[in-house]
Amino acid sequence: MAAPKRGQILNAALGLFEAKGYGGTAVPEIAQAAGVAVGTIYRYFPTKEALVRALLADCQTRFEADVLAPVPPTATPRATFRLYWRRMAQFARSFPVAYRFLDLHDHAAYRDPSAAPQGEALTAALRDLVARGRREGAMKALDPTLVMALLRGALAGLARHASPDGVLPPARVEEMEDCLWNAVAARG
Amino acid sequence: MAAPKRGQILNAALGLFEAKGYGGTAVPEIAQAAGVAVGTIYRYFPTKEALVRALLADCQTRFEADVLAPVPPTATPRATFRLYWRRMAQFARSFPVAYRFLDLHDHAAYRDPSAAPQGEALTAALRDLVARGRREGAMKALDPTLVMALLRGALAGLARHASPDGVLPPARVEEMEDCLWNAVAARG
Amino acid sequence: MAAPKRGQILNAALGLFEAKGYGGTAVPEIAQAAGVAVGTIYRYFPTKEALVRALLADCQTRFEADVLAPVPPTATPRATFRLYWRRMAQFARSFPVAYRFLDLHDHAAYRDPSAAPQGEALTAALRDLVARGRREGAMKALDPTLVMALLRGALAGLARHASPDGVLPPARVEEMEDCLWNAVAARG
Amino acid sequence: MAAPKRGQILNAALGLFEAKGYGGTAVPEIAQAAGVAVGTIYRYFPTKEALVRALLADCQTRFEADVLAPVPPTATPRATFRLYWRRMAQFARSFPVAYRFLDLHDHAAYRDPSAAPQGEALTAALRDLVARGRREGAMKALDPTLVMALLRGALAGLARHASPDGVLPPARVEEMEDCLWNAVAARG
DNA sequence: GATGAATGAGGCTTCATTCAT
DNA sequence: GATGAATGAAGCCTCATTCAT
Repeated sequence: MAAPKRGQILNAALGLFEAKGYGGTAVPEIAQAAGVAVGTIYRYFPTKEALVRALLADCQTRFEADVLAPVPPTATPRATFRLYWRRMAQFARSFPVAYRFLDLHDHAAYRDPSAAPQGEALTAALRDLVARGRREGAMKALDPTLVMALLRGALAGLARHASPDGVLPPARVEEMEDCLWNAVAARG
Repeated sequence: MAAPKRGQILNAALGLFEAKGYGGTAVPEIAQAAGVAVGTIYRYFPTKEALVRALLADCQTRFEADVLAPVPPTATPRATFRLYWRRMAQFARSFPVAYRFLDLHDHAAYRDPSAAPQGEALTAALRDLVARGRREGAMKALDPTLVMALLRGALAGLARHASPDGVLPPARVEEMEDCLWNAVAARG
Repeated sequence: MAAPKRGQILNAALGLFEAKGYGGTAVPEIAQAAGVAVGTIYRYFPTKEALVRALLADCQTRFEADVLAPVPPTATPRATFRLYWRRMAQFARSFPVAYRFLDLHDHAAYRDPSAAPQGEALTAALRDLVARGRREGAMKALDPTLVMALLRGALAGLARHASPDGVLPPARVEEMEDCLWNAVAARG
Repeated sequence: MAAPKRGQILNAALGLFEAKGYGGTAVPEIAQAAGVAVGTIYRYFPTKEALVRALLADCQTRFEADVLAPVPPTATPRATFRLYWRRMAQFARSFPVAYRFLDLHDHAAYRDPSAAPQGEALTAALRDLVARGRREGAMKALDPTLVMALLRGALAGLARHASPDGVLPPARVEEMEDCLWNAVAARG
């Protein structure tokens, strides 16, 4: 199995970055939380910045992997839409720290400019969904980036503005899903 | 009129915080950008943190003031909804730096925990809107925080995921408004 | 008068670098010896390396200025040669720390590669001396760099190999001068 | 024969110390250059400092051994003097790295204070040479340490101030030898 | 004997804050 | 009120050394 210390470090860093921000977290703090020596961190990451970047990439990858898991081929656009939304919400509920880290922090500051713009894959999936939904008369003709903005924005908004203690209330998640579908559905 | 240096300092700080983050901006840097001496900053703000907080409060206040400007009493719920959305988008387009700063930092570690949770006033306004919309059969019965989440989330999503160069495209803004109304409207 | 702290810092650094080497001297140590705070050093020198470089340049400049002070126009080549040598030795005796620092560090890895190769001016002066000495039949036709190597080398050798406690014994200095003139004089 | 790794380590260390200085060279770097693991170095040398010291001793020993190889008993003082000088220059040309390491680096910092002062044996040889040269009327009555200073200093001066690319030009070496003999010879 | 991952003291440097002018 | 030189705590990172394999 891969070096376990690397994982410990990433884990500890995630928790601290989410709680106190990148600039507010000292490397020795991470080391202590991870149960390793300071120097050990530098065996795995050349730089504090490289560490956040790796973390960011990790979280994004996992988020996309979760959301874009295979969809039953028989699923209607309506069902597919709901699936995507629920998976996004599920991720946010299962890994609240990782989700908030992804959503809330000022990643621009340490984002690798050469990295692929985040959400590429999700946008592509939405493009397919919209195309098919439209062909079948179920959805409006919307730009996929707008749908993306709507979904991610609504989830983030929920997490920020409608979650006591940062926990997404399942009822709200379902209520929101209903609203969102109406937002993109072809008007009956 | 109030000391002009205070404004210069807040302005310079806003630009730098947005561009480089709070932790990435040094106080002397702010002083230079503001055209004042370092010590002067400490005449107006006891602490760097107090400076961000003041900035944050400023931006929030201005945002809410803009959005919650008087609404014609004759406006229908539909028109009021549109007005709110357009004003939010207008703020984001007029003061992109302030808007991004708000979006990225409103959750941040250095927020005053005792401060009133942001968006209080806007939530109240939405509560009224929903109540009236519902009475008139135009809107669904939704929790106002959910509507808040939807509006702010969608705007942030648009700014993040659908804005080349960070500029909100007016067409997208209108397209989104249409979607959002469908999200909250009573089904015909 | 110029910032006195700069001088204090250079002085303290000179003593420590000479005694313990560049790598063996910590910046806080320099600060303490100079009677200033660590941060103050960085107001005057952007880097520890910039500090050595400034020090090196300072010492070199002073050394050359001392040695190349005006020579009486009536001085014979013999007298001029003696004058140069005595001034070099005088510098080494008056500023032993600076002299040893120069001797040990002029080649060091942290020298500014773009800096003028040291000894430029002294070599030029020796070129003139040799030319005139030769015209007057007093000196051999030698390459000035060789004379330079001989003078500087002999002085350094004296300081290293023939100085109890690092103090140049005046008798040895004079004895050496006699030898050196024989080394370069035209054979009678 | 002795462990070959020891030699590899010393060799690698010599090259790196000469190029980057003692303080500028990391032990893992030496290990890599030597093709051994870090820990291995500590099998042969208890400490980084012990390593330099061993290196220094090695180089000095070899230098003295080369220079003080047997001299034909029939050799005149003139011939002996020339032999010593040529051997010194030969060493500097054959092992430029070792020579520069010996000459240029700030060994005082890590020199074993209890070690015999370097050059003991060479000084003794020069004492004999001077004594005999004087008896035979060929040389002046000079302190042997002065002769030592003159020879080593002149060679170092040549290497530093008259060697393009650090290579001693044979012509200069011979020219210098002539000068040096005049410096110490009894005046005819 | 050899290895190299792990350690943590300590080095260089930054930067929020103070205070004498 | 304004200034900016000075401060020193604290941050990031390096590297000599150890030790389990």
